Parts: sequence; C-alpha cells; structure tokens
Amino acid sequence: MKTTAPAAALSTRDRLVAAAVRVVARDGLEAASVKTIAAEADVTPGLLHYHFPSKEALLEAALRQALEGYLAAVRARRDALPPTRLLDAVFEDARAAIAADGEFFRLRLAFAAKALADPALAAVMRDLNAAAIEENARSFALARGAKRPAARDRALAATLKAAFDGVLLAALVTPDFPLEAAADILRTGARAWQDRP
Amino acid sequence: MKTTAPAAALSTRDRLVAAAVRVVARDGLEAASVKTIAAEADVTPGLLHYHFPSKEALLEAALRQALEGYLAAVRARRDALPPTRLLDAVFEDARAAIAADGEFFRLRLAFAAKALADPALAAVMRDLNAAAIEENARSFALARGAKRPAARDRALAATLKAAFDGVLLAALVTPDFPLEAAADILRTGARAWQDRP
Amino acid sequence: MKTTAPAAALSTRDRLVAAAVRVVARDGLEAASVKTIAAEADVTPGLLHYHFPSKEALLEAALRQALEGYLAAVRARRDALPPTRLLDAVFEDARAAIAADGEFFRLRLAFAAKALADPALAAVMRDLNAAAIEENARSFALARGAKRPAARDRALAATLKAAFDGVLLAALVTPDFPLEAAADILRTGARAWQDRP
Amino acid sequence: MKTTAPAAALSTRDRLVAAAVRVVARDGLEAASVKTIAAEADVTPGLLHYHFPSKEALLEAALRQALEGYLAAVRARRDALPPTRLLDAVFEDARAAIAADGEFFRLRLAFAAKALADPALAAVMRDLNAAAIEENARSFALARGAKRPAARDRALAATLKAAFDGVLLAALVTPDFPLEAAADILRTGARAWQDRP
DNA sequence: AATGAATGAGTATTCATTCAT
DNA sequence: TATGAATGAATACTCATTCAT
Repeated sequence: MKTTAPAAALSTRDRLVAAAVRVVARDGLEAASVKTIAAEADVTPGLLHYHFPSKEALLEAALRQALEGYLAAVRARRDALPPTRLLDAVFEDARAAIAADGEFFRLRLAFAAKALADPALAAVMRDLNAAAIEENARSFALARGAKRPAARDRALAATLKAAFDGVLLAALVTPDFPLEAAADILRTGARAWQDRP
Repeated sequence: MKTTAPAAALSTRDRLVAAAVRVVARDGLEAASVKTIAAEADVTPGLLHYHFPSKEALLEAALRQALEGYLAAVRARRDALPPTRLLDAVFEDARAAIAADGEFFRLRLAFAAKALADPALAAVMRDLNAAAIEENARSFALARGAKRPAARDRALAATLKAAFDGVLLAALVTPDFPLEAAADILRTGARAWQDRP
Repeated sequence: MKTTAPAAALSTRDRLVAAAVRVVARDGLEAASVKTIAAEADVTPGLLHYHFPSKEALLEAALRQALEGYLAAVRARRDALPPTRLLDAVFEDARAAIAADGEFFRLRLAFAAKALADPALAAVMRDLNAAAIEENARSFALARGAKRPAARDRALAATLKAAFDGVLLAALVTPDFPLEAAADILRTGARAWQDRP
Repeated sequence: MKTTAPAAALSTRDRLVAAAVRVVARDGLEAASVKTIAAEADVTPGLLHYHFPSKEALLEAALRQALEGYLAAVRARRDALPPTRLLDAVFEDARAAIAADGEFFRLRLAFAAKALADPALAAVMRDLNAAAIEENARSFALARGAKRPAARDRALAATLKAAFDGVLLAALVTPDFPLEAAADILRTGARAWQDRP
C-alpha cells in the first residue's frame, strides 16, 4: 500500500504536464524537447510516451493547464470585488500581468504561434479564451445593471482582452512602452462604450 | 548583353530572403528548415550557407525585409492622405491588415515568439516597430496642428499599434471577433486623448 | 539465465570504444567519422550519441583504453623478469614494439598530433605516459639496488621512452632504419648513466 | 607593365604554399581547409585550384617547402663549424629545436601522422629526412677523419635524429621533461659509438 | 509504471571541387 | 590569372518514438 502526501505528491502525468508548462514558459517551445521535459519532471523519456501518445498531446495538455490556471486566478480576483469596480479590475489585472507575467506570456505567445498551424492547439486557445471573455462579459453586464451578458458586453470583453494582449507583447519587447497612456486610452474608450444606451 | 526581366532578376541572396519570408509566412518557423527554404528558392542548401553564415542570419534578414516592406506600405498610404484624415487612416490600415494580412501576421507572430529568446531578432523588431510608430506619431502631431511629434503623439501611436496587434491576433484565432466594437472603442479612446489640451 | 560468451558479451559502450580504437589504429583519425566508427561497432550513429555526448568524448575514451592496454602489457612483461635483466627488458619491449606495433603506433601518433591542440587528449596522454615512465623508473631503481625510484631513474625512463618513440616513428616511415645501431647507442648511454655514482 | 619588388613579391603559387605552411604549423592539419589557406594567402579558393590540382598537392608542396627550409638552416649552421665540433653541433641543433621549434614540430607531427596513410607525403618525408641524415653523416665522417660517410656514420645520424625527434615530442607534451639527462645519455652513447674502431 | 537501449529520419553546417565570366 | 557563384557529398549531432525487460 502507498500513502500519498496530499498536496506535494502529484501523479506522474501531472508532473509531466507541470514540467512542460515550466519549460515552455522559461525557455520557449524550441527548447521543449521530450528529453528536456522528461528531465524537468525527473522522469525518463520513455515514460512520457507511456502517459501521452505523443509530444503534441502533452503540449496540448500543458497549454490547457496553463490557461485554466490563469482563468482560475482571474475568476478569484473577480469574485472578491463589488460589481461597480469590475471595469477597473480588468485594468488592474492587465497591469499586474504586464508587470509580473513575463513567463506566462512567453508561453502564451509561443503556443499562439504554433496554434496558427495546429488546429488542436487553436481549439484549446479559443475555448479558454472564450471562457475568460465570458467571465468578464458577465462582470460588465452586472456593472451595467443587467443580469445576463449581451453581445455588447462580450464585444467589450473581447476587445479589452485582445488589446491588452497586444499591449503586453509590446511592453515585453519594448522596455519603455507607455503603459499609462495605453491604459488611459483603453479605459476612456471602454467607459464611453459602457455609458452608451 | 543581358536584358533583365524585372521579377526574375533577383540576386540569389534576395531570392533566398524572399523564399524565407514566404516559407515562414505560409508554414511557420517550425517548417523553415534550411532544406525547405533552399528548395523554395530553387537552390542547394550549400549555396544558402555561401550567402549567409547561418540560418539565423538569413532569418534575421527575412524579418527585416518583411517589416521594411510593411513599413514602406504604411508610409505610402499615409503620404496619399490629407492631415485631418490621418487618424482614420490608422484604423483603415488596421482593418485592412485584419482583413487581408493573415500571412504577414503569421510571420510576425512567429518571429515575436522567437524574439523573446533571441536578442538579434528582438533588436530588428524593436527598431522597425519604432520606425512605424514614429511615422504615425508624426501624423498625429500634424493632425493636432503641431509640427513635430511630442511624447503624447508617440504614446498614442504606440498604444494603437500594440492594441491593434492584439486585436489582429485575436481575430485570426477567433473567426467571429467583434472588429467593429474594437475599432469603435479604440477610436473613441484615441479621439479623447487627441482632444485633451 | 544467460550464458555469456566471453568475447561477444561486451556492452555497447565498450564495443564502441573498441571500434574507435580499431578504426583509428587501422585508418587514422581522418577516417574516424561517427558513421565509420558506428558501422565498425555494428551500431547506428544515433546510438553512439546516446552513449557518448560527443565524438570527442568517445575518442578520448578510446585513447585512454588503448594506452591502458599498452601499459598493462608492459607491466605484465616486467613482472616476469628478474631485477638485473630489467634494463634489457626495456630494449626488448622497444624492439618488439618496432617489429609488431605498427597499428598501435599509428593510433598513438594520430592522437599525439591531435593532442597538440586538444587539452583533454593531452591530459590523457600525459597521465598514462607518466604511469608507464614511473613503472620503468621503479625497475631501474631496483636494478641500481635502490628501493624507490629517484629523479635519475625517472629521467632515464623518460629519456628512453621518448627516444624509442622517435626511433619507432622513423622505423615505420623508413623501412631500412638501423635498429641495431639505435639500440646499441641508447643502451650504451643508458648503462653509463646507470653506472654513475 | 608590372614591376615586381624583388623580395616581397612572391608569386601567387608561393604565397599559397607559404600560407599552407603557416596554417598547418599554427593550427594543425584539421584547420587547414582550402578556404582557410586561401584566406591566409589573401586569395580566393577557386584560384587555389588553378595553381594546384587538389588540396593534397598543395599540402605536399607545403611539406616539402617546410622541410627544405629546415634542411637549409641545418646546413648553414653546419658550414660555420670546425669538423671536431660537429657532434656537439647536432646536440645544439636539437636543443635549439626543442626550445624554439614548437610550430615547426607541430607541422612535422601533423604531416607524419597523415603520411602513414598517404604514400606521396611519406615519400617527401623520407627523401628530405634522408638528405638531412646524409648531411650529418658527412659531418660525423669528417670528425672520424674519414672523407666519405660510411654505414656507421649514417646509422649514427639516423639514430640521433630519430631519438631527438622523440625527445622533442615528449618535451612538447610534457613541460618538465628532463632535457639535460636526455642529451647526456644520447651524447654518451654517440661518443662511444664514434670511438669504436 | 518505469527504465534504458535502440532506431531512423532529420537538423545545420562545412568541404573540396567546378565552372562561367 | 583571378573571381565568385554553385554543387553535392559529408560532417556531427538531435529528435520523437518504440520496445524488451
């Protein structure tokens, strides 16, 4: 019989997924060979293929896990705020991401590039993107006094997410990117959109 | 004496750069092996290394050429417009890019991901990004009635470029992305920023 | 249960080392490509790199193994002789080497040339050379009636080894090299050195 | 019309040979590619094949030129000495070579290794080796009071040359090689050989 | 579940040589 | 003479995958 320490004792499968996330976030997809990932998980390459049919399958699981973790973090922060502050929260999320999220963004960018040629990855990204947008759309609806998100809420959420992604990329490559101006411009546009009847 | 047909008369070097651009735009960086690029240029792999010290050097030249081509196109369109329509032109550029530019964006995204780990590529991107932004900043200054671009013009230009890049990526991955809303939100924010004293 | 035939039971690693020794001794370092060595070991080139991080690492192991084998042979012959005959034994060793050792010397010469530019190989040669010299120095001390080798014993051993190496090279390139004269001259000089108080 | 400065203006052919000698002496045969040698001679690789049918032919010329230069230097020093001091001169030559001749020896060792598998190179080495030995043999005959070198003189010359070559190699690889002892042992043996009736 | 050995196709790069100009 | 472009074969090495144990 084997007793498992509750938190630390990840299954081999989960260790592999976590290792893949770490490697891609830290060193990019080019460095994410089977050998490298297996070593990061302290496991032999052969075992990786016992748990996953291919390297692609593992990478897909890694992308899903990374995006789900991000989504959960967004949700948690959102649940702790009153509805009227939700639009501000989006901007704070974005600013926090820009300040701290270099690694996670590296992973997201690497996978985005790969997804353009890989339908399975594209599907994962689309689904979890949609979930995050729906989450924010719900918040925007509440702030407007509506119970359920409408098309205008989803459009706002999708736009802000996309725009901030672009800003995040630019800020990572260009050290002196004008973050304040970007936030100001986007916030003004968003407020006007919200106040429209 | 040799008459040169305008298109076929590219030097081998230029044919290699063009081939690299094509391959990366069409199939991504993962498919851009020396063998593939050489074949696309109708050349032997050995010859590629006669003209470029390494694959990396060729890819860097390809990125530069692609971005310079883009910059030239932006400049040309800009020169054909009266100053008061310049802000609108940015939005039209962006919309045109979203509608038509899938291939060019694929290349840009692939190189962006690689640039996070490759300082030489990052420098190329930064330089040509900065040139494009300066170009637009000049337009925005003229529209404000100023002769020379100030920090506020550059901030606006940088923000719009970054935000539209994000929108472009999202639109490529998500077919039903709300382009109209995005343009509206960004335009509103930009106008408010411009009208500020 | 597996019965192992003594010769065939080499590990893959050992088969690779032996194959490298054989190829270098027979055809020289220029012919010692990864492909050639792998074929000689009846193994795929990929497997060579599974067992050795690089071709250089394999060649270093091969050099060490060849020199250790030689050293062991010298020791064995030495142990079978009475102390007074030890100086003569050195000359017999040398003559035997000259007569029979073409292949081993080809390897040694190839590696010596390479070692001038490769510190790792140079270290291996130096260490095993020193061991062989110390071995002979001990013999010369015993022949003098001393228990432990002194500087004069090591100087004699080093000189004889070096001089015979040169003679061996010359004899290999020049078929009619005067081996008897060489042995006579060296023996006379060595005896005089030994008889000195 | 082209005027040629008398000493500096080597023919292209000679510049190539000199460049090959320099490259091999400095960096070894492994570094002596056609490209490298041509660059050292400030010439294009294509031109090399105009003057030499193959790389091998150039290397053979380089070896011959290096050995002939060495032979000329030996002859010159010999001509300046009275007959009775000639044996000493051999030892001084050798000591000078050991002290200063690292580069030349590197070349000689590299070619020696290659010559074991290349009959054309082996012939060059043998011929010029024989010439140098004959030179010394003549000296030894004179010192004995004979007019013409006999077998015993040639044997002595061949032995000393070979032995000193070995010592030179050992001294290059082993920094603390006992040069004094080596010279002493060889000189004693040589004198005894000379004094024999 | 896990290992470690093995494969075969693929990678970028270097090389001596040829040839039209 | 001399150049610079071009070729094709060879180089060491990496990779995802398979499989017997």
